[in-house]
Amino acid sequence: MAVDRTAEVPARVRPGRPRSEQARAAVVRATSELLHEIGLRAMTTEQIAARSGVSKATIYKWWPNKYAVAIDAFLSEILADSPDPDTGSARRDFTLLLQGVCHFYTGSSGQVFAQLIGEAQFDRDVASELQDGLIQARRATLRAIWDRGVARGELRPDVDADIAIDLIIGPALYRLMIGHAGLDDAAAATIVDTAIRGLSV
Amino acid sequence: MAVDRTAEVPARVRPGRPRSEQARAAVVRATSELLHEIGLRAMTTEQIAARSGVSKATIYKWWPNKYAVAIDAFLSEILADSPDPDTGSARRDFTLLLQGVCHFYTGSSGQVFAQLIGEAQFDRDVASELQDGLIQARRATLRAIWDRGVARGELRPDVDADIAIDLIIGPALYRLMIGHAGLDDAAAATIVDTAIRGLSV
Amino acid sequence: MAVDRTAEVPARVRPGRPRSEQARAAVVRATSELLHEIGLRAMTTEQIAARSGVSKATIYKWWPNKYAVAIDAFLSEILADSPDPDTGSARRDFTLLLQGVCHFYTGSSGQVFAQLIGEAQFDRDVASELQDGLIQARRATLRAIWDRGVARGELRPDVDADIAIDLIIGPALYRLMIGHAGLDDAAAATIVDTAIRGLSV
Amino acid sequence: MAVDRTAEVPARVRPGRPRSEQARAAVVRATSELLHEIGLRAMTTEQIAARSGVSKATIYKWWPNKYAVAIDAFLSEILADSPDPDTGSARRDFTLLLQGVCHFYTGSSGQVFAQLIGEAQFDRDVASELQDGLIQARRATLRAIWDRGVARGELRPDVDADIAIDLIIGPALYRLMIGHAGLDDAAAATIVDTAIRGLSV
DNA sequence: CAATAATCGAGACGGTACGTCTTGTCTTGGC
DNA sequence: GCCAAGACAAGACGTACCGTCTCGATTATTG
Repeated sequence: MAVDRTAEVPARVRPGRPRSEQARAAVVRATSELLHEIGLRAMTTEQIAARSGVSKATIYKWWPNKYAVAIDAFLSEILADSPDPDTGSARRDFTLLLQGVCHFYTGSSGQVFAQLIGEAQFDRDVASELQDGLIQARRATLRAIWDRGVARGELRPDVDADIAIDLIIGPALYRLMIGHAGLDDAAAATIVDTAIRGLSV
Repeated sequence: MAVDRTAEVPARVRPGRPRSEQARAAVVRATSELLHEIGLRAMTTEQIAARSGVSKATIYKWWPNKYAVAIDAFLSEILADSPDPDTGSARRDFTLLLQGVCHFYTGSSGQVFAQLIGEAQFDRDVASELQDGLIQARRATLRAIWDRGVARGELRPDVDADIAIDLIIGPALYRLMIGHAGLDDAAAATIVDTAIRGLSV
Repeated sequence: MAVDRTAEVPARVRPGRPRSEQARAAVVRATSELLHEIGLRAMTTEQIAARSGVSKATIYKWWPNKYAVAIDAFLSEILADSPDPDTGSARRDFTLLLQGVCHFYTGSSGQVFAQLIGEAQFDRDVASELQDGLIQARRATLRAIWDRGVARGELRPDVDADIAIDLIIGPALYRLMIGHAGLDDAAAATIVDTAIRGLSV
Repeated sequence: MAVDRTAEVPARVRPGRPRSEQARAAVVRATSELLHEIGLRAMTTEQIAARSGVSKATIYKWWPNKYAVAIDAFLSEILADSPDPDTGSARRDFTLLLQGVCHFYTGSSGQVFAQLIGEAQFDRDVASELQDGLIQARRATLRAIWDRGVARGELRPDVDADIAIDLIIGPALYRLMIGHAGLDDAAAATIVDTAIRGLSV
């Protein structure tokens, strides 16, 4: 999210004082803490500045607003998210992955994620950053599981992959956003089982 | 949503000037317009007051904040939402219902709905109002379709109804909130088909 | 300086909550104190708000910036400034008036006045407010003394009144702004004596 | 105004890269332009740096702040200011000098001068720099005219020289700072005439 | 000719005030 | 008692400028 002015010519040394990595890290760390403690909306830029020891001007220099900082902070703390299990069984892969997602959803970061998705409804930038930074990666993993399952003959080759992925992930996100039902391991397993087996007799 | 102070003693005539129904209606109408024109977040209480000709004090007297007004306005404009088709086929019922939901999602009100769900991530009251005013009604309709299908032997009796409903609705809401794929009639039909038939060969 | 929306129709009662006189007075009082304690430049709007208990928004509603507040506060504390002595002698009148002005200049308010004149060099509004609120009144008093002196035959009728007034007041303001020499009673008397008698033998 | 670290040991050659005279001149020139174009207050250090091509760090190395630079720039452009006319008549000398001062006041540099005097009300350093760099020189010239006039018997030896000078210069500065009346040649002549002849009949 | 020392341009940074905006409460007089 | 008008306190927002700092590059004297 932060502007990366060195991206174009990474090898060339740019003139002037370089950006302080320490300041960047302090901002991200402070933001992470605040997100978990008081949430996205209650968190203010001033609080980030105060807790990180980085001035507001510097924060606004590198991020357009607190939501951009929040996304950076959020993404940096879920780097090792949803690894591809690849057990040899699509059903088991889907189950393990969705259980991981549900753990994430029900944990402290899940609240933050839900709030970011919520904020994305009002802010196109937040939406696209979330897309690029998290959604696509997760869908790619699911896509890999799907393709392997099709190749192994476990899954229907005539089903659109996007529909299949939505059938796995959709119910979980629905429960996260609406909160009408739980998201434990059993629920995750049941969702996968039912999606794979189908609703009809 | 609005506080109803006359509800307790409906027969008894209360002293003083009664609440102006005209004012209530004007507020709701103005809010509806604003929701579609500029969205939930950009809309301010002051704008509602200005457009409706109702003072801010009166608005705050009957609603706790602009989100409560928004929910009232939103619910009042989608009264005849998602009627139970009851065609005799669960698959056809699900398809028709989901297509209706998708029409709603992709229309102007869909944006408002997504924003309300978004706001619900930050405000417990918004969440519960949405639950009571819309989510439960829609789930009840789906539940009726499900129960009839099970009774007719079309659907698996061993599947939890909540899971089944989430499998139908979840993918649609997922697409609404994330926006990575479309929500046309064909997509709705495919979602229902795939959920009913299952992903495995 | 403050916007006076009732000025047009003072008798007519305007709708809505009337402006709080208490808030206005608290702002003016707090500003007066701050002007004397830390000066015009160091004083911040936030400090005025904090000390007066009036919110920043309210201050900005009635005054365009802190300089406008400062002028209001300054003028309100020097209302009974420079009364016309009218002793029957122009020389004595001028001396008494200029001594009063010098007392004012050398006192705590004199610093504030000098700073306002200083600020007027950067802000046309401050300049015109000072003109209207103070300079003109003082010049009018001097003009009255001058006219009486001319009528009594004490002063030269062929001298332009503005030049005469500038010859009395100019040296005092010069000393206030540049600070190269004192402004005690003796200095005031000497300035008047010399201006009246002239420099030539 | 600029810090001169070589002044102590002018003969001794100091090691290291010497100060760039080119940079100094560019800063002064850029500052002069900015003073006339946008004024003392609106001018920022950043603008001086950008226009001169000299870095902010270098500017702050040699001057404590933008006001010090402004005084340097201002003084450097009015070097040949107010030469002593010495015509043999004090009245004529005073008139010529004051007309020169009024030309200066009404010109573009006069605005800058007024702003510097204005700023001096808030900043003791600006005040003393102006004193030393301009005020004293001008008063010295006036003092010379005065002393010659007294020696020639044209002027009253019993009048304090400072009072006399203030009587000549004060009205002009008063008009510059307050702006209530013009400062053309006729006004300058009238001020001198009236001061010399006196106000009384 | 290398080592040393001071300068310079570029630009990031902490601090701080600014003036704006929105929220929800309150205070009038009119109905 | 309800209502329109609108003043008010609280406090977050994003911008601007100040003066300091940290880089690498440059330019002089000294050994």
